[in-house]
Amino acid sequence: MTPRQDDACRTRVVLDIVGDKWSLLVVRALRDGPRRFTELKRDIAGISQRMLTVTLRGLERDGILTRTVHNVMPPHVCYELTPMGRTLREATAPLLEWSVAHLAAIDAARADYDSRA
Amino acid sequence: MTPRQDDACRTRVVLDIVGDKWSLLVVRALRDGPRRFTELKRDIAGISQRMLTVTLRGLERDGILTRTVHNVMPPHVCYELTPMGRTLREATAPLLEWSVAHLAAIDAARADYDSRA
DNA sequence: CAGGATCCCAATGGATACTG
DNA sequence: CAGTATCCATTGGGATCCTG
Repeated sequence: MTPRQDDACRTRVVLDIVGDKWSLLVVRALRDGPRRFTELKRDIAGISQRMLTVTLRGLERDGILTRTVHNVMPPHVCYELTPMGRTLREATAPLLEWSVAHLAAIDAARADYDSRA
Repeated sequence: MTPRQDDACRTRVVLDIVGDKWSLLVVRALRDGPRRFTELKRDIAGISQRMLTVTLRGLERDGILTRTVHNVMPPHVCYELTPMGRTLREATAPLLEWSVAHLAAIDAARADYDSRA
């Protein structure tokens, strides 16, 4: 009785969260607890200042993480997964493990495919 | 001893596969066995002919699915997950389940966030 | 330190028309 | 049926400069 079509539509919404270049890496970077802006920027290779900000805002809006500002000089801002964010992290863990496990096979498949053409 | 930074870098490659608008939905649409082009187009709401073709080619190149052409008139092309594709499907299943389970919470979080602004 | 603002280019992806 | 080809609007995202 589960309407597959509807599930696919609803899945769309979450793929719009997760299916971007950086969100999953940000969620992953927060897996061991709160992190500061600069720490995240350092931990996530290749992310620009702008995209880190944009991604963090989006995840905050979606209730995946919280942003806590401490009013001191210099500024101190902490990002931390919400309970829902932690469940997302758990749901994505298999995918990230899969990626590490199959990277070599994917490279081989690509080389094989490209050599045929 | 696991180098976290390296894992993140390698994860990048798979997010380039999975972190797009359609790939996960295509993989999902093939979960119950082979499907034809038109069937996929019908099952995946909102996908255009072009994006279905592009996505299928990419997944074929990555070794996630196979494309089988039967030389008959009219043409008959079947797409099917490879063994690796099936493991990907399994790895992404928790994420898709998460999406369905948390959609309402996400909507609420967004409404809440937007109302503050 | 943690961004905001702006500029700009490249890639994404939709619509449409055509075809073996 | 299962695409290919083309055009085009939108968006993603990097670089740079500025600030409380």
